Amino acid sequence: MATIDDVARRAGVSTATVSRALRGLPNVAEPTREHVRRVAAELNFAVSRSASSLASGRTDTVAIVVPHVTGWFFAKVISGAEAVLRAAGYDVLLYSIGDTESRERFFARLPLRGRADAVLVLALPVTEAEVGLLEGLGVPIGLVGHDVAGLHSVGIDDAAGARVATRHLVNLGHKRIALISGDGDPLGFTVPGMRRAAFQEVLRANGLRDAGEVVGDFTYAGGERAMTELLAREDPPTAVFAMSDEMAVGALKALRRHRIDPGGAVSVIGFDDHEMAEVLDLTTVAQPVAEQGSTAASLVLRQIGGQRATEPERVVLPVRLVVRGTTAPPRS
Amino acid sequence: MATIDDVARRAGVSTATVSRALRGLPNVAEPTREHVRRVAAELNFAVSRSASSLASGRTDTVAIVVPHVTGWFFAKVISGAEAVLRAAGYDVLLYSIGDTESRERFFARLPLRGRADAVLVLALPVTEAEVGLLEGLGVPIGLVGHDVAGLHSVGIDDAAGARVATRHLVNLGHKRIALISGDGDPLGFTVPGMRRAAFQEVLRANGLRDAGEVVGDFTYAGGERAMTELLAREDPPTAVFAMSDEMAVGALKALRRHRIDPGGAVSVIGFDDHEMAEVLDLTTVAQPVAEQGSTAASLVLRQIGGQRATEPERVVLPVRLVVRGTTAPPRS
DNA sequence: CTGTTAGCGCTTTCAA
DNA sequence: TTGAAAGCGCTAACAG
Repeated sequence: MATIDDVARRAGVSTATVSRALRGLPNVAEPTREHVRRVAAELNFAVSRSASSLASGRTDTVAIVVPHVTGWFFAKVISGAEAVLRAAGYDVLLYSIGDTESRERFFARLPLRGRADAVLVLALPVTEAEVGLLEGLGVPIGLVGHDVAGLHSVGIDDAAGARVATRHLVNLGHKRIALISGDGDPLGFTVPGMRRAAFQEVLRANGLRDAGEVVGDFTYAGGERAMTELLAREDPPTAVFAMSDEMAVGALKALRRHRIDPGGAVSVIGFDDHEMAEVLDLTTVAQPVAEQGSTAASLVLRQIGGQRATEPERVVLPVRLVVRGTTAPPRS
Repeated sequence: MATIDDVARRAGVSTATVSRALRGLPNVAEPTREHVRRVAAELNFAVSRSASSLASGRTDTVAIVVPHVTGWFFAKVISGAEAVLRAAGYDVLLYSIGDTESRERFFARLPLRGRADAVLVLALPVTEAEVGLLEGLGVPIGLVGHDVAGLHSVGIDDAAGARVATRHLVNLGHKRIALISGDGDPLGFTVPGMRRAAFQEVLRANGLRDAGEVVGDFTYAGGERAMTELLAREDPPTAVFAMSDEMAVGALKALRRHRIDPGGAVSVIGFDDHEMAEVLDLTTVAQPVAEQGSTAASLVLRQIGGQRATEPERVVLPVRLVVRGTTAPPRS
């Protein structure tokens, strides 16, 4: 593999000039630059990233830390972030630290130390200690889906989303409304708690009490189990708010199995606006997902460029109610 | 940030000893090693990866190249590969080059040159020219979901999968069988072609002709559209083979909308064994997805360690028919 | 078992 | 506009 010295020698200039010419820096005569470019191409030269970053202190890489790569939400967010980073010339280093063990190892060793110019933490609520470790990296940090005082973040108003979902059911006239919630918080997700509180708040404000809450683990199967359980109760709900579309789809499946028409005897509303929601005619609260990733990426990119730390921005993206066929007034 | 020299000075040893001690190399007295470790911890020292890889020529990083991060299949494969790589101490660099433009830029600049000790190319059929470029990187290459002479690869027997699916329908007594296929090959995917050929082969072997083929783009919505179109034909099929579960689910939705009972008037079989397949009681051909990623990762890892290039392995993982409720004999 | 010493390939002053 | 030269922080012989 050709080095910068090979190019310099062959082009009859100094390595400094090659470096400048190839990086598009000013103060290089255009003919010189052209010549260097040509020679570099001939030699099939590409800078050694490690040498370059050792010398410059830059890595041209951004780390993305996620709980999982699978899962509709995470994949979408990563995808949104990656597009922006790639376009800005950054490479993406991926760390998925879903289980406790890998999470601990990650924070203990911080493998990305010195490997990234910025870090994006997706949907992973970090403890105060972890924030400290991340800040010790000395690079800009961007959060998606949760926020921490002093750090840049992007997210949605989960409470507002849950409120609009619940109000929609209340406004249709439902009195017995149940919740299919997220899991028992193994990773410390804050989302389920926020949505639950907002759900309860709206019910209370309308003089209602929930008709049950069942955990659905944010999966299809969990949603189906949860709905099945709710249907077997003494006084089954006439409407259900599922904290994610995936669980809502599972719930629809359970209804169908019980020969209950969604939007007929039982209304269902989800959260996300998953591609499947449209296909299944599921009423839901839409959130911009890829955009949360791209916005966060832009945020940290701006930080990298910035001379001094700007004060943390907290971007809240809008959610909106998408009414489809699975919600309707209760049967009288 | 402390450097290795700071640690060496403070510990009263040479930098070489620090390097050896911290990397767990032999020939370091245990007390010395302990002492160095302690001092390094005190100083919060972490090796500079760029310095380290500049000096050693290793990067401890593997690049994963995919068309998209979203999409059930890709996310799962990435996840499987990542787990293995992480466990082996490698970081993961992610390149998604789904659209033609980013694909061209990727191969033109090969940003991973010198940044990775191996490359995993997932479900992205590479042209001969592209293979040449990748090989020019001089690192082991692993392919998933397609293969190229001379390269290591992991995949399933797509033809066998499609045959078993089609035979299942034929064996149930169906005569009018349609295909919901993948998209028009924008990225050069070879999978749709292989599955289609196998489908036709089985029909032919049984003296049948297909009852139509409609493109479903590997999406829910596409599957629904495709099924809807098939139902509007002169002589609609009594059974449908969808090349992916996602399309099959869309097809089920279309049937439901037409008040047709899946597994009753029309049978549907998918491909993948997506989580949703179980929930929706969808008959399908199961393929190990995460395992394709992890196997490929192991393959290249072995190559990295290996002194000389072993001859290319081509691992074919098994598929199996999972019969559920959406397939049954045709109504007489 | 430990230390010395060349580099690894680039970027970046500082001079010219 | 270009060149010379000093590192960036580490690893890997080689010596001892």
